Amino acid sequence: MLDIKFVRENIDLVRTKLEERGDAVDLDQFVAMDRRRRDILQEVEALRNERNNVSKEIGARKKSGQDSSDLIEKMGSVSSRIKDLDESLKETEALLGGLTMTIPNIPHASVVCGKGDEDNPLVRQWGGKPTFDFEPKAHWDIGEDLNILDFARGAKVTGARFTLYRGAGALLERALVNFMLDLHTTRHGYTEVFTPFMVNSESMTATGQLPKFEEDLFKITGTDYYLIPTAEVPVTNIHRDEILDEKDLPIFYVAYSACFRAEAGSYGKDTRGLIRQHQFNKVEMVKFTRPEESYDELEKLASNAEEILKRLGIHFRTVSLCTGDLGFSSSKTYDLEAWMPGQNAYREISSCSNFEAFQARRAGIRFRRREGSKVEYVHTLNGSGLAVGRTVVAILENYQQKDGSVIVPDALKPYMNGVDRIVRNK
RNA sequence: GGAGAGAUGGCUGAGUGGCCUAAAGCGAUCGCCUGCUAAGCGAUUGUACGCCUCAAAAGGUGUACCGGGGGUUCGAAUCCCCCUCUCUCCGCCA
Repeated sequence: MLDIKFVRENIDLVRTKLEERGDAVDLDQFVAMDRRRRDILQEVEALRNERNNVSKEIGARKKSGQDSSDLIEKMGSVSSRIKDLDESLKETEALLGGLTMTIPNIPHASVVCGKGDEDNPLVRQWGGKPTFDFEPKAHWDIGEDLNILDFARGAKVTGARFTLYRGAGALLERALVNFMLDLHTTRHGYTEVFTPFMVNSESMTATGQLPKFEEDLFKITGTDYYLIPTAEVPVTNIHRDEILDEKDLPIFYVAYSACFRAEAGSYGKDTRGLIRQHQFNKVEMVKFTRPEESYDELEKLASNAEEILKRLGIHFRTVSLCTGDLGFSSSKTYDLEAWMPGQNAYREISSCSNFEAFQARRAGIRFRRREGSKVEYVHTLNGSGLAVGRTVVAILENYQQKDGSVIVPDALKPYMNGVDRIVRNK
C-alpha cells in the first residue's frame, strides 16, 4: 500500500502515475474518506480526553468521601457519544482501508509508459538461438516420446494442468532445484529457507495477493489458509511486524517451494505442456534492503537469475516491464524470457521486482538506522531463480537431438547421477 | 480429537476496578567517576495515529496499544463472553 500521507499531499502526482498503469482508482473517494476519518478522530479523542480527566476526578472524590453523581451522569452521555463516534470511525476506516489495499504501487521513474507486453523495452540479451538440422519439437512431444512427462496420467490423477514426471524427467526437475539453490547460496550470498506451502490471509494481504486477487488462489476449505502461489509470500512474511537492525540489512533469502495457482481467466491459454500448471516448482530469491540500495539490489537480483540461464547455456533476453504490464505491488520489474525453439518463442522464466516500501508498509517490516532514530520501512524485492518447470521446458527444447534424445547441460551433470543424455527407457 | 496451564515493554517478571503516567531486575544508550578493564553512581528508554509550530529536521500536545475481538462500568492490564496462539499430559500419526 502507498503512504497515506504521501497520497494526501501529492494527490495529482499519484493520480497521474496510476493512470499510466491503466488502473482506474477512485482517489476522490479516498480523499473524502481520509478527511472524514480525521474529523471523527479529532472529536472522539477530545471526548476521550475529557472522560479520562473526569474519571480521575471521580476517583479522587470517592476516596475523600465526596459525592460525584453529577459527574457520573454527565460522563454517561459523553461515553455514549464516544460509542457512536467509534462506530462511524470503524466504518470509515474499513472503507478507507479497503480502498487503500486495492490501490496499486506507483511505477519507478525509469519505467517506460506503455499499454502491454508489446511495449516492454529490451534491456539486454545473452547467447543466441541454437540451430537445428531438423524440425525442433515442442517439449510436450519430447517429454512424451522419452516417457519422462506424462500429461494424461497427471490429468487422470488430478485434472487439467497437472503433470506426472517419470524417471529422468523427475530427476531433471530435482537436479535443477538443487543446482539453483546451491548456486544462490554458495555464490550469491543467499540464506536458504524452507517454508510452509500454506499461509494465512494476513500473510497473503501483506504481500498483495489479497484482497484483490483471491480468485487466483486455492483456498483450503474450512480454514483461513491458502496454498501459496509463490514462495515470495511466506518468505517475505518471515519478518512481518518486525523492526530489524540496520546492521542485519540487506537480508537475502532463497527458497524452493511448490507453487499453486488457480489460473482463473487463462482458459484456453497454454493448455499443452508444462508452461502453465496449477502446481509447479520454483526457486525464489527475496531481499530486504535499505531504501537507498534497493535499485542496485534489483540489478544484482536480475543478474543472479540470469546466471542460472548462462550456466545452463540457454539463450535469453531481459525486458523491463512497462507501466501497463507492471504487477500490482511492483515499482519496477525485469522479466527474463528464455528462448524456446520448440515453440519458436521467448517465454517468461523469471520475474524480478522491486516493491520499494509497498509490501513493507502492508506487512509492517521496518528497520532502525541507529539507537534513538526513527523507524523506517525496508524495501522488499523478489525474483524467480528460476521457475523450475519452465527451465525443464527450455532444456528439453534447446538440447534436443535429432534422434529424440536430450543432452544434459554440463552445469547440471553433477546433479544427474551420471545421466548425461536423456534417452527413452523401456 | 480430549484435559489442563498460560500470553504484560528489547528480555525476565510483578500487578485481581481509580495513587498504572505498568513495580523491580536485566539489557541498551548517554553522562560521571576511574592508569586500563570491571565495578559503582546518575539519566534516558516502545509503536501507531491525530492536531499545533514547521520548508524540513525536530519539538509540543492528545488518543490508543498489557495475544485478538466484543461486553459490563463514570472509569478495565485487572471483571464477563468469544477467538487465536504457545506449553504440558492423553489419544492418533509420517
